Amino acid sequence: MELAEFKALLLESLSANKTLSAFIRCEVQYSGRAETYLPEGDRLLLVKSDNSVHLHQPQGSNPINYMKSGSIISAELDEDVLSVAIENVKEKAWLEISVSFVYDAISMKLEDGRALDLAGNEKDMSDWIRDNPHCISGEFRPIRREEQTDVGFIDVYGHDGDGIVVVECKRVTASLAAVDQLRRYVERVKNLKGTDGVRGILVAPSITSNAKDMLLGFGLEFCRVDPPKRLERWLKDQKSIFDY
Amino acid sequence: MELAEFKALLLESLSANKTLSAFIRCEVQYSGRAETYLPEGDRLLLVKSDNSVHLHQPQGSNPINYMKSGSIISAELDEDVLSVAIENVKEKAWLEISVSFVYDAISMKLEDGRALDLAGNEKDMSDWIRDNPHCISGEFRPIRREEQTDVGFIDVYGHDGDGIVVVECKRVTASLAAVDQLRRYVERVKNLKGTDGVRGILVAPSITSNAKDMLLGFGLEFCRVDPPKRLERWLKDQKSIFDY
DNA sequence: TCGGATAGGCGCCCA
DNA sequence: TGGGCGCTTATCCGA
Repeated sequence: MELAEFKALLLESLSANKTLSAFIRCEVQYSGRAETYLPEGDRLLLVKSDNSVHLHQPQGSNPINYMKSGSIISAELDEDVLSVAIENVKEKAWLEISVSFVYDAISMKLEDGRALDLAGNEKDMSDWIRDNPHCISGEFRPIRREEQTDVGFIDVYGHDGDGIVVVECKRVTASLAAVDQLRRYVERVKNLKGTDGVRGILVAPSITSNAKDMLLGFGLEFCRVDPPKRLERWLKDQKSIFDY
Repeated sequence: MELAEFKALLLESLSANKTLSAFIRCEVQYSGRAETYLPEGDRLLLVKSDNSVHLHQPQGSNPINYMKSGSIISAELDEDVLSVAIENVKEKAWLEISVSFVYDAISMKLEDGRALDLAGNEKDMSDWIRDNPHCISGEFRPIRREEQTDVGFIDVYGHDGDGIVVVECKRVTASLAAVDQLRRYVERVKNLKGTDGVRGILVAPSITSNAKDMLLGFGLEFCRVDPPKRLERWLKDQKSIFDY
């Protein structure tokens, strides 16, 4: 595809709020939250209808260069290079894609208002704990979720027979940072309530060895809980394969 | 494009290690680290040469559904739906894209081994501090970067006239979590060295009010440093190329 | 808009 | 492979 033809396609795509996908050879410079330079190579360029720009290499999950939505996109054809300039005033960032060749490109008006229905995130986990407090201990009575303090939000706040209980949930292996976070909340609650009678419980499917050492050193507790729903369908699938 | 034709294109693309980009109407189910369902809608499907799969809506930076590289991809045409199944054994994850319509699709062999040259990350910042220790204090003498402990890696480790100095760098506004991290290192070093003579310094362009309160409460220090001048490395590279 | 936290985070490095 | 952590993180949510 000629560069002039691609320029026209890009501009038409932008004005009509279409989404554009193109295989191009290009060189890229970015300046904003950092500075990057990407030598010439073949990539996939994606320009979405929200004026976000994504440049993908043939491997990896993340774009190698990108600009967030709400960018101002312009194109200037200069002899044998199409210079696509993307500017985002809010982000104080600019991106310049110097396109030297276009292999192929498609563009259409994509409309999709559907949202993703997701189960198994941390909120589901803390909801489950609130509704199944016995998994922590027989005495545990949750009071509320997302209790706010000036050092952050406590996932589940409650009490047991003796005193206050602070719960921090992680849907994956708990790390040193998770222990820090719980400690921060527990110290704050102790300080606010003027008591040492505050239990801190880290709830997660697992915990790293170093994190556990640190946790126990602080007098905090670990409670193993698997996130709800996780792997449900995967395991069912594996089972049915096994059945055959 | 007919579903059968698209199936052939997909399979050919996979076997030839090409990258595929397609506008499709589809419904999606995912099971793995969580469970998701996405009702039917129009999206852009991207299948990269590393067998990673990315489904993009017309807005937003991240794919609405995806699978990491190394997946096993198969397709089965069943009357009026092409069922694309993606399985990743390592991730224990499973994705099914039920394609009901294909608007347009392109595929080609993308080859791009070029790496991104990036300047202005946290490493550059700690390098700069190591080379300009006076910005911390006149007495500060850096010893090494990335000092390893069992509670994580210390960005810059050194000493001043009185004792040990631990520096944690953040390239953006320092948060409560950054204070946690620094405190964790300082406590560990105090413990290892059996001394209280350990200064902890959080270096960042700014810090949130709550984080600063917590920092000072722990006897730690804040030092304002902007991330190093951008394009520094790139210009230096250019300069050294020019020198030859 | 700022602040705090999660994410199906990803990707990199290192033991 | 697991642990620790930065990221042009993005995204969500609440004040």
